[in-house]
Amino acid sequence: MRIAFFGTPEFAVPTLQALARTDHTLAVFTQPDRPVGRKAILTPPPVKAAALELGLPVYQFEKIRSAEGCAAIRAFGPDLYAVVAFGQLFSEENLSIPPLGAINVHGSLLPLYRGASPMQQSVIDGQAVVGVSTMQLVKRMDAGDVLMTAETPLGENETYGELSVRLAELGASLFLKTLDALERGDLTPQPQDEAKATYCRMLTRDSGKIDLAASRQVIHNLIRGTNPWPGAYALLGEEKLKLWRTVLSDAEAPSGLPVGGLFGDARKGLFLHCADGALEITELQAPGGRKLDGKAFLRGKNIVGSVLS
RNA sequence: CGCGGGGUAGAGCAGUCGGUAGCUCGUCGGGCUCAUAACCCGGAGGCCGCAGGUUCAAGUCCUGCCCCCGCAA
Repeated sequence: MRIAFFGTPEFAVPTLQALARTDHTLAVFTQPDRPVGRKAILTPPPVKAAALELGLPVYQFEKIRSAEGCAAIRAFGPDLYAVVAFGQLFSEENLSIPPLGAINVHGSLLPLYRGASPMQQSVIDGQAVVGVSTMQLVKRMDAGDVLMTAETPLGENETYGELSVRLAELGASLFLKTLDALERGDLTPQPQDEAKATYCRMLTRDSGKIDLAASRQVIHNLIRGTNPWPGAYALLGEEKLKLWRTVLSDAEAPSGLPVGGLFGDARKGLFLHCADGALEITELQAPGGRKLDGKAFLRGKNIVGSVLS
């Protein structure tokens, strides 16, 4: 069958690669190259890079809803859409083109975490079990009937970045299974339970601001849920101190140290005194500096005794 | 040419007004100890990012280049 693949970031790549190993005919639609990084170098999205490597035709549109976008899709004549983290909304016209409809891979167990940051929010909320879903793409964001789901436990210290890699792979295999079932006519779409739906917005830089009065588990979850972007931080005086990785610790803070205070040493490590215990800070970063583990950080800059805010 | 910080022992940092480099950890050797990641003594380890320039003298001042990072996108 002819499948039009829509996707943009790293998360979408495994599904594209998995599809490329099947005997379906593919065309890849992705976002235009964007300026990236400090020097704003024009960079192709990961899906484009992967597609070119696979020798697949690539189409880039600022708006897939445009007349040109629709025309390009029609020219390819897809039977089905495969949509993974595309980053653009489809129009009714877009969705009316493929006779078999559009299947979307989403990084959560729907109807939970509809929206832009399902994996980040799942980690920030400290979910024990996370997963991916395939669903029929409809106009309303992430509200289509669910086709299949796959679950996986979330590691205690797993970051959003790490989870994203795992769920991308899980999503790829789930998509193939879903496609398989579709071809066998063995797919039973399940309407979502609207009452149970939850939503998440795209994270911003401010999403990483740590509330030091919160419990250590909440702080820990925020830190790993915002790693690698946008990163969680607290203020050390005037400076933003980014905390990249923490581990729940039994270490006891010296008496008299207020909540938010730092303790430890270059041998034992760096610890944050929280309202209900301690977190070992295993990776952090000062402005202008690179990411360092807690011990290395203390060798150069002794911030023990300081209090974050 | 968006703004800014930085490249100095294996690691992380300091180095004031130019006068041939210092700290913490690690490492090696020795000591103490029932013992130790603790403590004491001693040692090794630096082309101070690269290339030029100014100077009696440059890690330190000037110019160019390379690389890393924060903010903003």
